[in-house]
Amino acid sequence: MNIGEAARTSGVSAKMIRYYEQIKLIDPPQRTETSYRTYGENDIHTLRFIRRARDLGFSVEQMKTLLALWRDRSRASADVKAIALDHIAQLEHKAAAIAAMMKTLKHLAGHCHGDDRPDCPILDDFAEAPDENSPHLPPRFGLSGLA
Amino acid sequence: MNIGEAARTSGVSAKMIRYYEQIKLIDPPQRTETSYRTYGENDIHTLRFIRRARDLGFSVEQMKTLLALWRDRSRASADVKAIALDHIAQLEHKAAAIAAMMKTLKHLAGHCHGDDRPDCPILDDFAEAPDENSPHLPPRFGLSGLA
DNA sequence: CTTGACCTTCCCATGATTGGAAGGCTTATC
DNA sequence: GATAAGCCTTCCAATCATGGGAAGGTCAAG
Repeated sequence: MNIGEAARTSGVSAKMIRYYEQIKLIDPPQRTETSYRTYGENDIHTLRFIRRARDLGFSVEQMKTLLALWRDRSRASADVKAIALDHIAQLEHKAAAIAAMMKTLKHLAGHCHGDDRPDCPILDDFAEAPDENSPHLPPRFGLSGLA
Repeated sequence: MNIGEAARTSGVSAKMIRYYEQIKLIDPPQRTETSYRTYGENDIHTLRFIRRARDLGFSVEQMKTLLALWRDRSRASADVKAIALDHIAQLEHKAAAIAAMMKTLKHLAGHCHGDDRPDCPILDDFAEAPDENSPHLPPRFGLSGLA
């Protein structure tokens, strides 16, 4: 099976398959005489595993560990669970940050009449809030990419 | 006030101030004879506005529009509100995606005994779920950066 | 005049992903 | 056998917001 078909059957784009190979998340597959990559059952299985993990928000680094554990028949399930719990904690952190933003924004939007007049509590807040209570943390405290 | 002090008083790093200038989010400030940037009251005010908007998750593009509306004394508050509501919708979308991931992960983790044995429902799910019900959407459907 | 703390510009890295260009291969059709 | 469509290959660039660092100029205090 060439890379296009592998992409279709695994749900991972050809671009990403090549990328995952490059960063050594997956092993280089066999090649035809003319340098075409060929994928077999096992490869597709692995790609599907990756696709599933990625859809659940795991990073490439986490997936590397998960794949290693998957292949290690003598792994301890505790190791897998620890990664999952850690990831859940990260997601919770992000969810909390988003919830906080939404709370503020909904409050502000709720007080903005939203008509032709220029008067706007949202802009007023942006302009006036000197940000006293939330001291200057490192920007976005790990929330990059959420906007 | 030079860029370091402006960074300290506005909560926006010097690096980012220069970047915002480069991408024309803010106007080039005055310079001393020796090319040092100097910032005044208005500039700090603008930087604080940006800091506040950024903390609420607005993208640079959205901030461009918000700044333009802020400076336009004849703006319609509806225009501001529309941006805010749009952003809230985006945040809600992300929150929903995160909640869905967490739900699945918590379920899987809850069924993993997490001890020395290799048996692990988490890995089993990753390996077996052929992803039938959720058809192949464009990867992460706009969730890049959440991992 | 030296030292240290600033400032300047420029380039590079991040993470996951997409896009495209330039060129080779395969397959089906004429 | 030629041709065209549709694959494949590698390489390079862009995204978004941010940080890191080098090489060199400047400023204030000792």
